[in-house]
Amino acid sequence: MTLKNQTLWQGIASDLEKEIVAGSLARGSRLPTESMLSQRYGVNRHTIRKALSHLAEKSLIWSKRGSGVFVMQKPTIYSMGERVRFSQNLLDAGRTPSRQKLSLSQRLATHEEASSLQIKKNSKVHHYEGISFADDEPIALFHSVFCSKRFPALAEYIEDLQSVTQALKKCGVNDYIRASTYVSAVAASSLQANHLRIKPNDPLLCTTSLNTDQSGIPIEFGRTYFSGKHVTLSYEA
Amino acid sequence: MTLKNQTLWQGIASDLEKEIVAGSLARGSRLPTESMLSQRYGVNRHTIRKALSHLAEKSLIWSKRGSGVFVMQKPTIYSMGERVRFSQNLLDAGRTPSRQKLSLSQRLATHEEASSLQIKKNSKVHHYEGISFADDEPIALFHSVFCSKRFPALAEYIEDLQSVTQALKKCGVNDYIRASTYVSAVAASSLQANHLRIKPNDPLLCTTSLNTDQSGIPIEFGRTYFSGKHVTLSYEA
DNA sequence: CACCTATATACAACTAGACAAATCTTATCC
DNA sequence: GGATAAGATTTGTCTAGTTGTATATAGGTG
Repeated sequence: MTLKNQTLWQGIASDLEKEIVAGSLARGSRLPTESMLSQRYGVNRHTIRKALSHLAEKSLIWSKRGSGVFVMQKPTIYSMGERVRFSQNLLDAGRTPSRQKLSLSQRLATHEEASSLQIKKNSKVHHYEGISFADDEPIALFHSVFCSKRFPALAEYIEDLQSVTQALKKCGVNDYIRASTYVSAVAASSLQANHLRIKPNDPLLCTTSLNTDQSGIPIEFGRTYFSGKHVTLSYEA
Repeated sequence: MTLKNQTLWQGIASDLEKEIVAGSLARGSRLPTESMLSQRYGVNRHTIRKALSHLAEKSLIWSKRGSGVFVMQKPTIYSMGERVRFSQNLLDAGRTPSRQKLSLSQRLATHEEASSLQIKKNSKVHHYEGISFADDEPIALFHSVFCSKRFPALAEYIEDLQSVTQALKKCGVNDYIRASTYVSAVAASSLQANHLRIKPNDPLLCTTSLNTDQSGIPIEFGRTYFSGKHVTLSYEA
């Protein structure tokens, strides 16, 4: 329930997003008009439009001039709890986790990554990619990005420690929080299938997640593809 | 009134305060813009802002980004007891009550709501959300839920009558009783602050309450966030 | 030195109002 | 019934003005 310091449009965007996820705004249905929303939230229409355009970038809604704004048809989205830790989750389940690095490099952030991390377009990011194992069985492929400017030495720490959490600690981030998680189902590509030792087109759980520090500033943005055969995600309020 | 050794901003603050108290700046009216004030007093805009922020701390004014600075009304006392009736409370206190609907919709009950209302999980509920005013000054944000199955037509009644008490009467509930109230203090989110014309992180009184009918069956479950600056809750036997 | 006062500048966030473009609604005519 | 035209809604775009925040500079005071 505790909302962090954020701008009005961000608060409105996340509020509307919650309504969409909760189903109070059904898929395919029309949102209230911008004027009505600006009344409901007590802000100017432009502020509503900023929030809406943010949701549109995330492909949650689409708008049609003269007609209205509509909730997009999308695979089911589940909201997940705070403090998601891969290793912790597996330890809780009594299994031994490990990771294998596939690549660790720097590159320019994509549009999606930049907006999620709230950094400028074309900023440099660390790109970390690898495989997660449980009891030496590959269960997930992950890749995530971190702002290079904020964490200049992160790559070396990850290289040394083989743990994102530990590396972030060395960068001064003692705790981070799962700000948002989206889950969808996709089919495995042949490359993914090869890594996960499953067949192409087998179902994968694709989670797109954003971790922030305690003040709500984005730290890590990434996607993880879990082998549907091996993993069930759980969440609690 | 002899003027002591005081800084520029103190002099400006007390000058403006006099205008407010004297009534030449009426309650609810807008002050000149900061730029105009800085010209009038021949000082930098920041000096004006320091004076204004001092008046804001004393709850004499409130400001809205992009809009202006306004003179505030007086604080309210809200009494809590066995029968809590918003309108009657304020009328008793000599204030003019009003409400503004923010949203009125149906959705699935949360776990907390279902267990409080003693209905099944995933039951549908009416969700009513709005602002309470005293003399056109927002004093509280409220949202509450009612069992849709028990009160199918409640939403329309609320829409028409703009009163929960009256709407419930039309549904056959002539009287209801405050079964429990929990009060805590929380910090205002940016959205809440915007509605209540206060600043983010200003304190709110959060009351979680359950109303039942005379036989003790739950009817309404909701939360109300009172602006700490505008309201004092009073408990009397 | 640290701290307060005050100035100066720049930018971000939000409001306000106006208008255009696309769409929906409704009345009217045949 | 169906097509058309007029009017109201609704989103898209633009310009301007206001408050909020951050940074840098300088002088005075304890």
